[in-house]
Amino acid sequence: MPELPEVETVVRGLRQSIPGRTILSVRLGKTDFIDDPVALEENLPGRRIETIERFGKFMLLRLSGVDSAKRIPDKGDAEPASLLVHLGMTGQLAPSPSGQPCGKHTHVCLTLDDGRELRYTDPRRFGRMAYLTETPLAQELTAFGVDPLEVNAAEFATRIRTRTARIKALLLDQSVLRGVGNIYADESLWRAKIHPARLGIRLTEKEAETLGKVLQDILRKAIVMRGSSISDFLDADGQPGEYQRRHRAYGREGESCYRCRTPIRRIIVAGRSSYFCPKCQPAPRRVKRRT
DNA sequence: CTCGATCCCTGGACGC
DNA sequence: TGCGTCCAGGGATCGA
Repeated sequence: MPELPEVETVVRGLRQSIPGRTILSVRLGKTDFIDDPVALEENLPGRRIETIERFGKFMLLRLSGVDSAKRIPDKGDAEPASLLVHLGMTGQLAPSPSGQPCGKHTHVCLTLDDGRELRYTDPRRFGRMAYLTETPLAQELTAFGVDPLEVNAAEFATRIRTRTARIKALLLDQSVLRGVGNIYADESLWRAKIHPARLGIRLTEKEAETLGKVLQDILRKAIVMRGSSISDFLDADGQPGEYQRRHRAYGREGESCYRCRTPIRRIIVAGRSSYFCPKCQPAPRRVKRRT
């Protein structure tokens, strides 16, 4: 559920007080969502969190090398590294005063040099965490497409209109665009009046341009409103977002379209629930015939 | 290349 | 009250 605006909200919150802090120790609970748990335990202590960035739906905590006085010879810990964090469906990353008891689903606790702990909590453990040095990180990031807030209209249109997959699948495909998930895909398709099952290659230039524009507009507004809290999203301060109040399609099955009053429908496209207005977003002709 | 199916996981909704 | 069942969903993976 945390998509680009929610992750951006968390990142902005963490930036208030986390950069500059040094990690003193690591405690782990369940580790099945961590690439290499031992690498976290061995490599995080002694490193300072320099900056926090968002990359698509990922958070990137940039870490310093270990101080020269505390380095272990031949360990290579002088090199900078990063902690990659994906919140999955239900992940939260937030600082808390140490001494507070950990919840049942808190699986990573990083004690900081100011007495707080940076905690990762994730009931469903659909998230991901990985300690990565520069080269593997760079490698990892090449698999992703452009940031929808940075891409220009022409490139967006090209990426969409050269593909035969359905537009909904393309919006969700992180190798095409990084950061868009189910909510903002449906919201932008509703705004652009495009049916989720349309093929990318069948979109007109005008439609692709509109879609790119409304997607950016929606993402920007959602960031201002601190994201959508539809189930349990909370930012780094434990506050819910407000953008769910602005949803025009997502989660509104049976409710009337804000433009034309037709009941919103839900179908499965690309294996995901897709909410749309059957009147404003007319179905494509002659896609997917079965004989 | 694109598709659907399956799995991961747990809480919440719902039916009885 | 309590149990069983189903579903949500991002992403990886596999076979068609």
